[in-house]
Amino acid sequence: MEKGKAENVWLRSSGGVGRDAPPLSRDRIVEEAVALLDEEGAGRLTMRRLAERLGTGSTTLYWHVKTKDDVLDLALDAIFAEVEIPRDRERDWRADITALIGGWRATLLEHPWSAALLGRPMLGPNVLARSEFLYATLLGAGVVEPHLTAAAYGLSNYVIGSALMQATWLNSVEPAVRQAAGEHLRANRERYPALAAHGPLVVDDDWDTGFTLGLTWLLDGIQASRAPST
Amino acid sequence: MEKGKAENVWLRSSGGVGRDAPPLSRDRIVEEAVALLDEEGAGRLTMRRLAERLGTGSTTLYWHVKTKDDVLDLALDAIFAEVEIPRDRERDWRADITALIGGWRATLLEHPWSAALLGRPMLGPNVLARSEFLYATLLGAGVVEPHLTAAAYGLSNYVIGSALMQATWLNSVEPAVRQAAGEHLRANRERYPALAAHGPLVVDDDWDTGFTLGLTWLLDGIQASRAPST
DNA sequence: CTGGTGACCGGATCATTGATCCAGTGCTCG
DNA sequence: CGAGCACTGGATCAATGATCCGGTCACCAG
Repeated sequence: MEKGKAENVWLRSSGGVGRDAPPLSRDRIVEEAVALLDEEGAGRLTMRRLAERLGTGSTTLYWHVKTKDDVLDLALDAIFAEVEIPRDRERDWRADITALIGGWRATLLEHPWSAALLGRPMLGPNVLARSEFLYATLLGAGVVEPHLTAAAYGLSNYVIGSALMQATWLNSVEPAVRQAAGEHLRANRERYPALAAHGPLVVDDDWDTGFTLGLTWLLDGIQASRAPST
Repeated sequence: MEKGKAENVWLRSSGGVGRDAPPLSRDRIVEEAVALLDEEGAGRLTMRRLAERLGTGSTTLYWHVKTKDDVLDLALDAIFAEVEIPRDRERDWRADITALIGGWRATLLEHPWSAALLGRPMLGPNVLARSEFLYATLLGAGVVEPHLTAAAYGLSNYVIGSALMQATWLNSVEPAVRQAAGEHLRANRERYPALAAHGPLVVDDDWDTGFTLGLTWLLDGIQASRAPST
């Protein structure tokens, strides 16, 4: 057996397992966890599999991380680093927010497993930095309470909900189920006439334009809610 | 040991375990599952615990249900029965939709565990009936594609996102964590000035008004998106 | 050089859980 | 009365999160 780990000195001193095999740090664990999640989804992340990919024993992970949930929280925050924060603050606030929210959505969709994790408190530095930008931009646009909180929450909730639903149907569900669902709707078209005719699963949705439309509505509402003078 | 189950004839024939103890059906399993979820949360639902509450062995459940996920799917759809579908269709569509979405949100918040399950396809009859009403009402209001899909998705996603976030912070997270999070924000107020001053966890949020505001924005947008003639 | 100190690693092991095997048990219908 | 069917559950398996405890190795004081 002796697994894959080479028990040979030559291979360890300057090369080691894999390529360089950094000595295993929390960052490396999170990095590999994201890769594993991307490849196989949230359901297949186990500490053992993660450890195996890292070339170590599963026990070792617990020295760097307290629980599996820690890994998930760290992975979730890690992918938010991909969400670009608009630089030039001189542009109008709508463009800035649209860019932020768009990137937010794109990242969530690129890592479909993240949708399943949104039900946990997001307090990592990357998430907080994006929220900070959102609040700051809204403040700069002249949005004040109670519209400020409503706007920030509304936008966040909208992206989260959209990504959750789209990820559910596009990535988590096998095409067969999706097709069966559509047929089920058509078969019961007396009970669900509107759904059978226009519903999702039946119509070939264009998620992007739908998302953009809703976002525009929200932004319009936020814009109109500001003090009339602005 | 002989547990709690009374091995006495008198208690079984016309009374049985618990009160009436219907002979265990899929409905009764789901009913008890909802109760268990309500009391202890999604994380503590196991087939064994559920079986114990039903006074049976865990194995028996698998005769009525194929997997644990089935139980979750059934439970999720079951609570949607609580969402009232507006009757009198003569009122304006905004009132109808507001009522539906409001009830939807109320139900999700009354069963916080449901938020964690929103990432799975919802195809149960109760959910479909509510979606049907949503589509039908929008159609009746003169909303046409592509605004129709955008409106239906936007509204759904908004409720789902809102409920998910609120349930996360209000029910799933211990107050201590919430408080610590607020302090963490204030401690790093240089990095997160806007969040520390106006953010959630700092300001004492009023979830309801925030939700209503965002919903109004969406409805305004939908209303304006209809053909100008209407 | 040596002995120890502390960061880091992992095999063995435990408890929990979803799921299945198979031997019942009792009721109904022929 | 006996055969079959709906239904039940104890024993059991495999996977998993987590922990115990004994190792390994670099480094540093004496």
